[in-house]
Parts: sequence; structure tokens; C-alpha cells
Amino acid sequence: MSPATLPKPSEPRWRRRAEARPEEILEAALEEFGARGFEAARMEDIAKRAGLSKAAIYLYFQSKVALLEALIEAKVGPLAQTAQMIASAGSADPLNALRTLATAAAFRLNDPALLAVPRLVIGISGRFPEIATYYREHVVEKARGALEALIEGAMAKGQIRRADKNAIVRAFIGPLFFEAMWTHVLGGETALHDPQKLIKQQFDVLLSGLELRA
Amino acid sequence: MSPATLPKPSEPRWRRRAEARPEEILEAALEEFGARGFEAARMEDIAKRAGLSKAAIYLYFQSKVALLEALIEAKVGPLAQTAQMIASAGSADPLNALRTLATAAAFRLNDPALLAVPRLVIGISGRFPEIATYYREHVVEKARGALEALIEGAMAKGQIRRADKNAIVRAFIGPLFFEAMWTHVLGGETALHDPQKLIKQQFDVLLSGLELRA
Amino acid sequence: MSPATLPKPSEPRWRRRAEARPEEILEAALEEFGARGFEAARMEDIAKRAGLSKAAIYLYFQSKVALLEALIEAKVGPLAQTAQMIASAGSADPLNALRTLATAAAFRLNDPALLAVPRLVIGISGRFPEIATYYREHVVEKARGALEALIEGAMAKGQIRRADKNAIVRAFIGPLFFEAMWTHVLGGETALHDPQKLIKQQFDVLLSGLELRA
Amino acid sequence: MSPATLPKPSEPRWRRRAEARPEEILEAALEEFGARGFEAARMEDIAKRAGLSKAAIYLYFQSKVALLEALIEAKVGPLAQTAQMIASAGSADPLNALRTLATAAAFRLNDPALLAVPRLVIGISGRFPEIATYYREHVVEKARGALEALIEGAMAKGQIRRADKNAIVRAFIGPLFFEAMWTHVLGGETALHDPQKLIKQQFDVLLSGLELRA
DNA sequence: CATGAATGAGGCTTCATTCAT
DNA sequence: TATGAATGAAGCCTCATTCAT
Repeated sequence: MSPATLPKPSEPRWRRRAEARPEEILEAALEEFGARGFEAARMEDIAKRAGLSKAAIYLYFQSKVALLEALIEAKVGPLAQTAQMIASAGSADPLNALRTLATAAAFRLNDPALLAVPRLVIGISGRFPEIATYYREHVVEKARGALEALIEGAMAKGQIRRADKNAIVRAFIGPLFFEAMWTHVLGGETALHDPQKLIKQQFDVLLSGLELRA
Repeated sequence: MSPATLPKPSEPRWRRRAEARPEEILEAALEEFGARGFEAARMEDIAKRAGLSKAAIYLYFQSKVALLEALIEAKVGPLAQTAQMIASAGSADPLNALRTLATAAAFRLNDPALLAVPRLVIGISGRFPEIATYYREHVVEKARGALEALIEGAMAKGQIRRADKNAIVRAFIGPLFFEAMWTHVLGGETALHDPQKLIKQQFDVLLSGLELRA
Repeated sequence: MSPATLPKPSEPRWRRRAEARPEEILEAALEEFGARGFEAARMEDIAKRAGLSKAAIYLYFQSKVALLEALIEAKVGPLAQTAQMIASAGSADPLNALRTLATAAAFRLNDPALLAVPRLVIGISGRFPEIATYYREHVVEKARGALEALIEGAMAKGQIRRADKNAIVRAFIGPLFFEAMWTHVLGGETALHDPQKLIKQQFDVLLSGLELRA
Repeated sequence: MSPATLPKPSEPRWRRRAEARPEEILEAALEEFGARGFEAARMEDIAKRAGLSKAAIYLYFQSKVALLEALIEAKVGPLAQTAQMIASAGSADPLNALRTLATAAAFRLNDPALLAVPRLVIGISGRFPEIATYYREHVVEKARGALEALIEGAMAKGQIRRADKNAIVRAFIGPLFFEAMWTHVLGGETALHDPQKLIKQQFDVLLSGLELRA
């Protein structure tokens, strides 16, 4: 049989899957790492979940740790970008942007998969401090920055009174973070099933203290 | 020689070590588990740190998991009691009690060892959900209860205005928890080195929203 | 080069070993278990004897106990079949079949490897009664049944007089079993080096009591 | 309380136990070794069963193997003596003595404890061939000798016809041994619950072939 | 004589990683 | 690129044995 009869040898079908492999593996890794923790997760299970053999993972990642690092990196990028966008998008009505943002966050925190990364990072922070630091710098710090920008804007526009920005950021992130941990990590019942109400309550308590008084 | 000068034979010196062993082991376990995570920690290292042989640990704890459970249990008791005490102690001036409590908490959060347990719990929550739940029920829920009692008191006494208690509790715990994670887990610089100021800021932001308005 | 000279690609050479592995391991296990007993045998020695690494055994058998069970099972099948065959083969002249069978058994009992399984089973019977029972049901009971059939046939054909079948079977198996233990387990000198004579003696003593009298 | 009121201080009560200790330990060892096999039996369990501490066993026996050896030795003596007695006691009517002896044996084989030693010996024969040999020489060989003497007597007195003594002995011991293994080791149902009948059957089958013919 | 405490040595088992195909 | 097979290193746990009292 002559090669000419073969369909596009320059771009065979099986290539398509192969090109998607790294992402599939990362996805599988996230699920396994998230569910069992880094140490307890087995490469074999990740492979099975990604639909290939244990050995094949090593064609794409040098080691288990490398896989972990790639995973964090992959998950970090989009978040950072999102943060960036948010900050700039809210220049017109920063206070409202904050509220929208918080509501969106509350909704997304309902997705256990989203917490998998932070939980994972916390879990490995002892053994891989650099990864924890990386995550902080590229995610938490970015988010903090974006929030601060919004808050700064709100203060500049007179939407809220002046106060320590650091404290305000904490007051925004902290409760959400805590509720998320409480719910998805510790298994508690939660206000998260009604994110809208959750945020309303939080803003009710929080923002009223920051409103301008007559 | 008068019998009175003899050390009580019912409590011989050599026993002392043996009786203290479980605690010594738990302490060592906390340090190793805390530093490396449950899976990565090696029984041998725990033993070495506790000053005995690997096998000796098994005289006191049935298995690595049993050791983990005992550790959580041991660390939980005192915290729960503390919470109880606080709640009742603050009946006279609940708002002030809250402030004092927050300051104390901020001080203690500076001790990395204190965060070791929550961090550990978060890390293993995937593999041992029952332990995570146990921790929530016996520590976080208790703390939440104690706080709610204080807040309820403050509202009853007219020290702060009425608002959703759940939200208020979150607003208290969340920022501190977040700051602690930020600092000791993710390795960030922090406002925690000046707990007094940290709390002042937080209360400034938070409580002003809860103050009674004319 | 003609395709015909190529080794079938569907059965590559390197596969051969892998497919034979379980049997090789079982063989090695039999030797080690037989020589030292189940508990004293070390997986590492079995592996070495089978020509692979300790860990490789676990690719084929879940645990040491599973290996033991597989071993018994593997050794049981053929025996049971043999018994079946014998029973049916002797329908023409049962008494003669008995004699032939006994001789064959006496010959085979000379092979120490053959006794390894029963000896092993006896050794572990305390810890694994189910295995002992399994062995009895699938081997000894089958053999007993086959013998009884022969004896029944011999009685029906008037070759021997009627007597308690159970007792006769015992009288056949018992002495051989005893001699085998005596020789290969207890290390005694034996009549087994002359199986022919051994059987002649046994039949002389035994069958003369079962002959029909005038 | 004056010493006078104490019973015989020169022979304190606790001494009595101490003097019996070795035997108690051996008894406990027999039960544990018998139930689990030598390797699987734990010194601690033996100690517990004997009512003392693990360490105390080492006051009486140098090691686990030494304990095993002492156990075999202790169990061997009486049996050998019994055999001796039997042989001489049966000089008047050897055939009847044989019958009596077989019945007694059948009764005793009902006691699982009695089989514990042979089973144990078979189990360890691979690892401790000397012990197996020792057992054969001191027990089985003695028994064989005693039986042979009886049989010789019976032949001399014309109670049974002449035949190969070795074969006759096997024909006596074998079936009983087999039935005992079948029952107490392999867990089979058995004719042993009616020893009297068992022996009657066996002798019916066996001795009729040895009777003198007209 | 007796024991609670302790340990060194060793076995089973797992798993990340490599290799031959 | 893909994988079934294989392994070395390591960890948990057990247990016979010793020691200090």
C-alpha cells in the first residue's frame, strides 16, 4: 500500500488527542491531587483518569513534582488575568464593581473544583514553600492588588470613606475564603447555597461601616 | 532515715518518662505532620524527634492514622474549653470582650505552631473527611458558637445594631483566618507582626458599620 | 526476505516471559513455601528464585496470602482431574485398577515435591482453615470418591467381598500417606524406594482379607 | 500482722506457681504453636496464656526455638514410655492387645490437642529437620517398634499368619493417622466420633486377611 | 523472680520512575 | 507517541529479644 492512500499523514487523527494530552493530564492531576492530596495521589490513578498509561505521563512531565508545578502554573494564569480585567473594568463605578465581583466570587466558590487548588497549595505548603509563595505572588497578591485598586477608586470617588486599605481587602476576602473552607473543606453547612444573600449580608455588615456619614 | 525523705515509691522517677511519652510523641507528630504534611511525614522522624525508636511509637499509638487522630483530638480539647470560657466571661461587656478576644487571637496567630493544626486538617481533608468534620464540629463550630453568644449579647445590650449574626461572625473570623494563612502558610508579609494595629484596623472597618446610629 | 520467515508479530518473543510469569512465580513459591513453610518464606526469596524483583510479584498476585491461595488452587486442579479419570478408567477390572493406581501413587510419592503441597496445607491449617478445607474438598474428597467408586465396582463384580467402604478407602490411602510423611517429612528410611514391593506387601496384607472365601 | 500468721513462709504460695511455670509455659506454647504454627505464634500470646509477661518466658527458655525444642521434648517422653509399656503388657494375648491399643488410640485421636504436636512437627519439618527427625526417632519409631513387637508376638503365638511386619504396622497406623489428619487438620467429617466402630471396621477389613486359614 | 518499656532487624507492600518494544 | 513490564527505594508495622528497675 502506497503512503499516498493514507489520509493526511502530515496531520494524522491521533495527533489531535496527543496535542490535547498535557491539558488532559493536568485536569486529571488536579482532580486526584485535589481529592487525595499531593502525596497520596498516585500517578497511576492520574494516568487512568487522563486515559493513558502511567509511563505516558512522563512523556509530558518530568516527574510528579514537575506535574504539580505545571498544574499550579496552569491554574494561576487565568486567575491573574481575571483579576487584572476586573480592576480596570471597575473604574466607572468601583463600589458597584466590588459588589458584582463579590457576588461572582460567591457563586464560583460554590464549585468545589475551584477550591481544589488553594486547598492543595495549603496542603503542600510545608513541603514546597516555593510553590506556596509562587501561588501567593501570582494569585493572591494579584487579587489583592486588583481589589485595592477598586477600593482606592471607590474612596477616590467618595463612594466609601477613607480607611486602611489593607484592612478593607482582608474584610472582603476573608469572610468568603472562610466560608468556602468551612463548606467545601470542613464539610459544614453553609450560607454559600444562597450566594446572593450571603453577599448581601456581608456587604450589609461591612459596607455600612464604610459609607460616608453625613 | 525517715521515710518522709524518700521519694514516693508509688511514683518512681523512671516512670516519669513513660508517662510523658504519649504527649511527647504527639508534640513531635505535630511538628512533623505540620512541616511535611501527613503523608510525607515519616514515623521514623517523629520517633527521632520524640527521642525514641520507631517501634516505640507503636506502644502508644496503633498506627500512623491513629496518631493523627489522637493528635487532632488532643489539640481540640483545650481550644473548645477556651471558647466556652470566653463566651461566658464576656457577659458584662460583650463588645469589649470581642475586642479583647480578637486581639488575643491576633497575638496567638503569630505563633506558626498554632496554625499547624488547621493547616494539617485542610491538607488531609480530602483523604480523611471525618477528621475534617470532627475538627469543624469540635473547634470551629464551638468557636462560632462562642462568638455568636458574644455578638448576641452585644446586640441585646444595644452595643451594636442588629444584623445577621452569621455574617458578623464570618466578618470576625474570616479576616484573621485569611491573614494567618496568608502569612504562615503562603509566606506573605503581613500585618500580623503588629496584632494590636491589625485588630484596630479591622474593628475600625467592621464595627463602625455595626454601631448604633442616631 | 519472505514474510513467512518472520516470527508471528501477534506473539512477540518478549511476551513469552511475561505470560509465563505467574506459573514461574507459583513454582518458586511452592519451593519456598514447601521448604520453609508459609510464614518463614520470604517474598524476596520467591522473587529471586522466579528470576524477578520482589515488587514484580505484586503485578501478578495481590499479596502473600493470595499467592498461597493461588498456589493451592493451581496444584489442586490437575489432581482432581486425575482422580476423575482413574475412577472411570477402571470400570472393566476395578481390582486391577486399584493395584495399578496404588503402584503409580507409590512411585509418585517418591517425588518430594509432590508432598510439598499436603505438607504445606497441614502446616497452615491452623491459620487458614478455609484453605485446608478447600484442599480437602477438592483433592482428598475427590480422591476418596474415586477410590470408593473403584471399590464399589470391585465389590459389585465380586472381586472382593463386601465390607465397609469407608474403612477400605482408609486402608488404602492411610498406609501410603503415612509412609510418605514418614519418609519425606520426618526423614525416615522407607520402603518407598521400592514402590513395587511396597504395594505388593500392602495388597498382600490388605486384599487377602477382602478376598472372597469359598 | 505478725509473720507467724502467714502460712509457711519457707514455702510461700507464689513459689508453687513459679515452680510450675515452665510447664505452664510449655502448655501455653503448645496451644499457640498448635493453633497458629510456630512462626505465626507470638511470644506475647504465649506469655498471656501462661499468665506472665513476655520477658518472663526468657527466664525459663533461651529463645523461641528453644521453647519449641523443649516443647517437643516434653511431649515426647510420655509417649515413648507408653509405647514401651504397651509392648510388654501385651505379651499374653498380643492380638487382643493390638485391638485394645487401637481402640484406645482411636479414642485419643478424638482429642485435637493430641494432634497438635504431630501437626506442628509436620509444619516445621522444613525449617527444623532435626526436630522432625528427633520426633520420628523418639515417637514414631518407638511406636513402630512397640507395634512390631506385638505383631511379632501375635505371629509367634499363631494368632495371625506370617506376613511382612513393616506392611502390617503401616496398615495399623496409617488409617488412623489419615483419619486423624482428615478430621482435625482438614476439617472433614469423620468416622472418629465413633471410635469403637471405626476400629471394628478397620480390624474387620485388616485382620481378616491376617487370620489363619484352615 | 518479674515486668513494663524499649529497640533493632526484618518483612510486606507501595509507588515513582525507567526500559524495551 | 505509547505502553506493559519491571524495579529500587522507601515506608509502615511487627516481633523476638533485652534492659532497667
